[in-house]
Amino acid sequence: MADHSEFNIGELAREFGVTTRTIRHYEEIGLLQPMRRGQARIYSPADRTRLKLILRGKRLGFSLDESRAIVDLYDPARGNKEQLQALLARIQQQRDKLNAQLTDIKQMLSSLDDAEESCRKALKKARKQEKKQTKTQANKKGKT
Amino acid sequence: MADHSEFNIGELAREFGVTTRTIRHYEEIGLLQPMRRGQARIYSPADRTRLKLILRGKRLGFSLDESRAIVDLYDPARGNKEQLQALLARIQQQRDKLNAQLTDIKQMLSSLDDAEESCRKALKKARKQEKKQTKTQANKKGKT
DNA sequence: TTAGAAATTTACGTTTACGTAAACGTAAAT
DNA sequence: ATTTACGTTTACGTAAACGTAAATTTCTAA
Repeated sequence: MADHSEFNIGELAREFGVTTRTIRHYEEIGLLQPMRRGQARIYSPADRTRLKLILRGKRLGFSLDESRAIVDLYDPARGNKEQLQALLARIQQQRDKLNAQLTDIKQMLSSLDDAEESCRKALKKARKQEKKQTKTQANKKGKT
Repeated sequence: MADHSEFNIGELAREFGVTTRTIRHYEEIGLLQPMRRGQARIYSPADRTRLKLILRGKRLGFSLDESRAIVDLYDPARGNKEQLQALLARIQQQRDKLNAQLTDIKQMLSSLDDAEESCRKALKKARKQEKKQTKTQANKKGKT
């Protein structure tokens, strides 16, 4: 059951937090090609890794077609010299894209710092206002 | 025209590499609310910034609804203490998500390094094979 | 002032990435 | 033997994010 030499669809779905429908969908479009035992799909550790890569791509906003291309970078149909050169180029393109995302993320994180700061300032003001209110109310009570 | 105090839809579309349809779509779902001069849409620098933030979110794979939430982080309806606290929490959540993406990207970049290395090795082999071929052909020519 | 470029609205179409329902097979436990 | 908990195929549905076409108006430069 848990020997980790093979997996069934439910195990993978649970592990990665997706539905079985999702995994079957990836098979429909040729992203996964598990073995069969009778009707049932049997996933190898390599299949599991492919799925993991696809889902990582998803988290970064890649389409399934882009993810397919990415997976192919790691597990290419090793061909002739021209194909290897082309592969190198695609690897570099992918790197460029990821580095662009890095830039975007860093900018966003820095903006978040600003947002947090101005938020904290607003909170301090709000607290001050609150104290004033409390004092006023205390006075009122005193007068009562 | 280019005084940068206002923009029309075509200028923004060109600047950010999207179609006017896209920008109008963002208006349809309430992400942008440009002024009107007659029928024509007039975008302020603030509108332009919003658009820039939305598109940055898109590049990172966020849905338009997520992008809306992100933009609201920077430009919130400054409310009471509870709302400010909630805002702080959302800011932190967003930070967490971005940091998770950072991890994914770093892992991908490292995998790309591996892929490139194995690709370069394969290339060297291919070149060696080529040299052998060349020599053989040279021999053949010599024999001819 | 008139052609042409760029703007507008309306509305239906398309792609991606699954969701969902129906109808059924399989295997283990009771 | 039947319930339970998976699995399967088939096929239509759907939400998001625009694309695209048509018909119209509005600027702008010659």
